[in-house]
Amino acid sequence: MRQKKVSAANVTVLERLRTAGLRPTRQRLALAKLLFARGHRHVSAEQLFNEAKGHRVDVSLATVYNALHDFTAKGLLREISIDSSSSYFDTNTGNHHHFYFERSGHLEDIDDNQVEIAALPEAPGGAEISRVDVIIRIRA
Amino acid sequence: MRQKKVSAANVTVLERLRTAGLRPTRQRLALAKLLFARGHRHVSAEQLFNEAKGHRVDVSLATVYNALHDFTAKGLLREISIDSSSSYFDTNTGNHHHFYFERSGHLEDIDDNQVEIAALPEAPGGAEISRVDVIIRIRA
DNA sequence: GTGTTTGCAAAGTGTTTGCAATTTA
DNA sequence: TAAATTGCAAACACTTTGCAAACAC
Repeated sequence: MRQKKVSAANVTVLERLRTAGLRPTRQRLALAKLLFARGHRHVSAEQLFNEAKGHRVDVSLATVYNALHDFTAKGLLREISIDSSSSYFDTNTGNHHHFYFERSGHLEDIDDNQVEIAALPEAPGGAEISRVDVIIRIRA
Repeated sequence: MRQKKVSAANVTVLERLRTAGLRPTRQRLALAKLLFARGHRHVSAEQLFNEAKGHRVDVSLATVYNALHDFTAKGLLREISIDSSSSYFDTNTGNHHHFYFERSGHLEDIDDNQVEIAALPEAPGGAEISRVDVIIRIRA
């Protein structure tokens, strides 16, 4: 039974990596499983590295960085840098915004349809807007 | 004449530091003059350090960091971290937003009244919103 | 086999710290 | 003189890099 679960998760994640054009190596599979197992998450490299260790996944920190960047490059993750001390990677790659809890550094997603922007300035020189990020800072 | 100009700028900046409760030391005065000389700016510590060197202002990098943080703590600057590689300090401390040019890393202010937010979610647990940052990312 | 990915340790950035010497009030 | 500030060099945290060994296809 446990066997079956793990195996099913493996297949899903494996397909996901393949589709993205990433070789499903043992390390990438394990990390992707941790990342995409359930719900949306915001993780730092260090966090994911420790989580992997906790799950007896043998992987080096450099590989975690590689994987996070590879995943990001292929659109499986989105990088966020609100706090300059370290980068966070968001498993939610769709349109959305963030609450940022200043005291704890914690991030929380805000669904796109909860924020309504009525007016925006033109981009200088008619340049293309890549996206609009709204960050609601919470002092507590 | 040149003498007079510099002196006048000195007085203004000096008052500004005193009012903020910061001792107007030679270094802080020089840095504040560079920062607040004209218009609003976004500077990194390294940038300001180099600018100071260019103006024959003898100051250490550590002091630049100290000054930037002290100025920020006293409300003379606002810290921005969009790009995780380094922090920027904004001489515009009023309500406003930013264009972020992804290619160059350049920042540009957007006046508060150019952005109109029609709907915002409630902060979780009714927490206090410290502020709302809107970042328009330009892919070019 | 061939090209990709990994792991390690070393190097790199940007930033902070400890502390003696200097400066300000 | 007392307290704040500076400068230096060392320490830091996070991230990237170079390269040989291991791996996927």
